[in-house]
Amino acid sequence: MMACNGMASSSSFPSNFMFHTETPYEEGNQLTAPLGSLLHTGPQDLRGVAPVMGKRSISFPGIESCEEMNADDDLSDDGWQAGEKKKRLNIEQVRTLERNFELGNKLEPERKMQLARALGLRPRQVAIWFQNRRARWKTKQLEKDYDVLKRQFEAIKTENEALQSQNKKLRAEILAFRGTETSDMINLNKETEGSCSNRSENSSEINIDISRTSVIESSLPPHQILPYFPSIRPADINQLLHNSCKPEFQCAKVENEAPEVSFSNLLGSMGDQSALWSWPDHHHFH
DNA sequence: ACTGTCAACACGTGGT
DNA sequence: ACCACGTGTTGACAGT
Repeated sequence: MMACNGMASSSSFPSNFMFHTETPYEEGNQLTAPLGSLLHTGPQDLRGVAPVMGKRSISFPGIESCEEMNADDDLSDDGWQAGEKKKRLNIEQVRTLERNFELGNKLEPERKMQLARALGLRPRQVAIWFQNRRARWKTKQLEKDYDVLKRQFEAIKTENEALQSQNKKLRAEILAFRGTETSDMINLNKETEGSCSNRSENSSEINIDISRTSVIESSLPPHQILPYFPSIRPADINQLLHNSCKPEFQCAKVENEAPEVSFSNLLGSMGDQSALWSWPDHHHFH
């Protein structure tokens, strides 16, 4: 069979051969041109001759372009045969393939054969093009996903910094509050000993919890806390305050967390990344 | 000369 | 075993 682009070619090829495609948009395609003109098309297609690849090279001087005797004639998937040069697909072939790729990135055998016939390519060439195209798409997708994740990371980082700053302020308030109301705190501790201290062996921890509660109640109404905890409802805040003296309740120690959310952690939290790039069946993507 | 892109390949893998 | 696919690589080619 005669493959396009100098793939397999015959030494006894009719020079006045005309290739006809089957798809309507092949109108004006170089493929419809006589062989003579095929040999002198633009740089997009049928470019110059280059050394044949590897062991399969057998030179056939004079025939280096796309030649299609009969689409049904020979569309074997054999590798390069005679006088074949590695050539780029012409612009119309690529356009057609692109359109088909948009319809579906998976190439069913029937479609492969149709495309091969229509474009004067070997089915293997069509398959390889789709394979490479999927790889290119995935690379682009990876770049896009990376950008998205990077932006998310920056946003979370900024949020984290704001939280730390807020936390610092709160701690300062706690210290100030303790300084002015030490005696009140002592009394308060005595009053609350019965309810809380018997549940914990660490009385100082309870102290902190109580004072935190006080500060939150006195200086940060729930609607001011909420922006930093968008998923927390006012009712949740009340619940938190109510539970804060329980020993099992641990206040979030934001200041002890890693100062920056690791990007790899962010990635890890997204679970199996491969699922993101897998092809949905009969997909249509963009 | 160097570099980027692309067609084609080799190889490993999973599904049947 | 066969096939299709993903991945990495190679060589040709074009643009700079």
